Amino acid sequence: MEPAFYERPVLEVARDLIGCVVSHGACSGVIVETEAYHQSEPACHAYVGLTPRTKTLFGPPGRAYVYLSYGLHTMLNAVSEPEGVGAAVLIRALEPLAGIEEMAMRRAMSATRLRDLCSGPGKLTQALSIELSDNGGDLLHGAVAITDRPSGWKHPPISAGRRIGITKAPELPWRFTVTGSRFISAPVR
DNA sequence: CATGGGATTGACT
DNA sequence: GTCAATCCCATGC
Repeated sequence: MEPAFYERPVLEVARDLIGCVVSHGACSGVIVETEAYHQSEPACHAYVGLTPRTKTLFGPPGRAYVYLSYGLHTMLNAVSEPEGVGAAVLIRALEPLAGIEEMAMRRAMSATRLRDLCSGPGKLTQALSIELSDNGGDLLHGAVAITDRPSGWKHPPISAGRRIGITKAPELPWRFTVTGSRFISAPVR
């Protein structure tokens, strides 16, 4: 992964992040679901312009944009497009790869199914222990990192569909999933 | 300074 | 299927 990877149209980055690996400490997983957000559409936090909250979004690409949702869950995004453009890719689901016991303990469900560990944006940040303090971190060299696809994940088939859980601009097909993956948060429709 | 809305999840009817 | 938990932050007075 190189810095230029993120300095591209957010839809391309969202599609290309499928199959890449998110890691934090000993825990990691393969990205199987993403969503793109861009300042030009109202579902994106950057739509309101540059504020304290959106500062990271408008900053240099390749950084983590982490925010709190519903007062409970943190969401992990990869800032994309050139600096000055507010855009990011929401990481929505992982297929667990390593540190599975640790992730299961954090999820307080060690006896439950593997597919429930990281099958949602709030679930995977809990499993990987990603917090608000990780906001702004470098995804290429930081503690929370995204690296290239492992062998065997070279060309996963990808489906596109509508984004989940938003009320604004719901019609845009900006959600990407590994076709047929059992580790995604919800079926594509 | 007060208010209200979420890019969600898990528990419950 | 419904619904509460919980808090940051954008907005408006």
